Amino acid sequence: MLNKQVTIKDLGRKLRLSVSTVSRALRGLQDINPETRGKVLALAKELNYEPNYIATSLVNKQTKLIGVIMPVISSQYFVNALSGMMEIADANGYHIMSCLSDESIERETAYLKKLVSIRIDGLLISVSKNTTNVEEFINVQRKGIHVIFFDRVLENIEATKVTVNQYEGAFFAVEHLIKKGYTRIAHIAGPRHLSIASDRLHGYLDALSKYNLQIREDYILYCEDFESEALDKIQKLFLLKEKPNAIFAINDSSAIICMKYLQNLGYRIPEDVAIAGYNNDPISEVVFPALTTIMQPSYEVGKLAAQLLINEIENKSNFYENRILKSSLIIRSST
Amino acid sequence: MLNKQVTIKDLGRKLRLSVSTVSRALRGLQDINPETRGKVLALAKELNYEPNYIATSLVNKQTKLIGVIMPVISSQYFVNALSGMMEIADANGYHIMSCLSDESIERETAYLKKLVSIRIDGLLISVSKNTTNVEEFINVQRKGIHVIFFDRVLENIEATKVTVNQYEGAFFAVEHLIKKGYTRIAHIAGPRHLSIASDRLHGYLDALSKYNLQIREDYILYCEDFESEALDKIQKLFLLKEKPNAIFAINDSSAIICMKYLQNLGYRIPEDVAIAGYNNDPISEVVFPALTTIMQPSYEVGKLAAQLLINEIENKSNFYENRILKSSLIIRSST
DNA sequence: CTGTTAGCGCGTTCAC
DNA sequence: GTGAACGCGCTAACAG
Repeated sequence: MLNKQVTIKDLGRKLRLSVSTVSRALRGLQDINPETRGKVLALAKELNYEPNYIATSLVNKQTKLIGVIMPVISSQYFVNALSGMMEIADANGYHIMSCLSDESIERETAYLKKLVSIRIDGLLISVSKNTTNVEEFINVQRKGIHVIFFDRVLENIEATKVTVNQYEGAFFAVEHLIKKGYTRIAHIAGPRHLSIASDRLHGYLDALSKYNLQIREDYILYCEDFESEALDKIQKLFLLKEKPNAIFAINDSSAIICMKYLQNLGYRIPEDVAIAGYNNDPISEVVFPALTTIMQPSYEVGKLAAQLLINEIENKSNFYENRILKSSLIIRSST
Repeated sequence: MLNKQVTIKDLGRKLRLSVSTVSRALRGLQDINPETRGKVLALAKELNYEPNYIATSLVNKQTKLIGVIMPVISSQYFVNALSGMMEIADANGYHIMSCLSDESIERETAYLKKLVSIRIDGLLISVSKNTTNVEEFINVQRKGIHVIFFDRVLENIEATKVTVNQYEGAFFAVEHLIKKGYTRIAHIAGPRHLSIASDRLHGYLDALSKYNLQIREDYILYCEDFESEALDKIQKLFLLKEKPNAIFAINDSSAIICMKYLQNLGYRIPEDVAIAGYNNDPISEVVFPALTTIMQPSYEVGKLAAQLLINEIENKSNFYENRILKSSLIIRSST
């Protein structure tokens, strides 16, 4: 930032006033002659003075900075959440510093250190796939920095958490398939240790149970990495004697991979096989046939998480909350 | 950030050392007893000491912060560019502070002030649709803050600029349509004052001219806001006596709106009408039929802009550059 | 109403 | 090798 910036000292010197008087004038405090106040403001404007946020932060012991760490930004879900956070932050005079962990614990930890170093007032985090250690976050809390988990949360830590009911969304989707008359419903599932994946799996299982449909292990396709594994497992699935007539996928992209594959094989969607996805990605709407999916209130998650964090920072709230938002079924032509 | 954080003063007190000794130990300078150095480091680790970035910035007169202002983040283009910037920033010890102007000059200005106040070392900006005033940016430059424009740039200002050759991309797309045998090619265009829109329009016009095709004003659909206007104008276009048999749209979303509309009317794509878009949005790949489009090197734009900025900040470069990257045609089934 | 003093956490002289 | 003193830009407490 060099030396080119104007400071209150500069203003004071030119006006033959002390820095404290200038400071008071600038901040519009009482106990100041309207005339001198006018002079200060005029000169500040003329010289294009901007207060030094850094210096203020140092004195006030608050930066009005909120750190955000999330795994990716390529997914619409996180983009929406981030937008929601930015909106709330902005409305409350805070600013967001966003970081992408890219699903790496190392990067997550590195960013955590950096954000602590920058002295953020609070942190919003959706942990990476492999994060299980809560210690680092407890350390952050000990430093007086508020931490709120959203989307992908950790269990063994006391903190406010904002999530979406994954179980319910999955249940809705599968129930919808059943009511449409599909009985052999397969599921493209995620890694078992990921809570989101596990919740959706349970929604799937419970929906089947409720309607007395048989649960078949060979209809459940566990994938660690969807891009690479989904297609492979789908191929094997459709070599079975009793092929499924519906698929509930854990996300839209794997649903679409699946759809394209089956279409190439000559299956008609949804006549021969119905497909439902999860996330309501923009592509789900334009793919042919348009994909039935679950819409998560991602924007609201972001807004809520940010608001709860700011409340905690400003001591408007002194207990941890566990907010679980509802998602909704969007029925399109693929089912 | 409260009072809970450990400072070098705390370390010094516990170790009965002066703050300057602690500071030297922490930074690994010379002139220090390896033994005391070890003690300091050990205690720092034990107490979870993290240097105060804020205080350091104040002393060093640099924040290692890079401000980014862009119109939106919902488009894949900007998400990619941002990712590229983050990668470069990270690799060089900088951090990104991103802001969304949401195409509003007011917000753009407000963020500009805020970032100046935070004392960012440099700024990467893609201006809003309506921004024409360069004064504010010149003011920022005067303060010693380096400014680099990317994507949407301003003409009347001396600064490094990174853009993508829009003219060329449009030319390629239209040339491709012509070579495929389409002769009556319409264009969904953007606002005339937007340089991107104007460049693409010229690419369209010049391609037609090169192949001696007639330029028809009624085939050029100027839209201020694509979402709302594109459909309306397309409808009118296809009421003409001589209907076009190909459409080159300024972006993928308007191309797809258009495609869906025509398909509903019974037109076959690309047999009856060919359609080409721009941007290579993820949806362009999965829409049916898959959309021919232009891919811009968005990630590279972000990386390059960030790298050039850091070079300027660190005085490795002392002249302004005007970098124009190439885009490429992606041929799919819609043409 | 205004100026003086002290201090936020840290880096940088300059002595010792 | 180490410490004291000062300053970065600003706010806060007090004196006048």
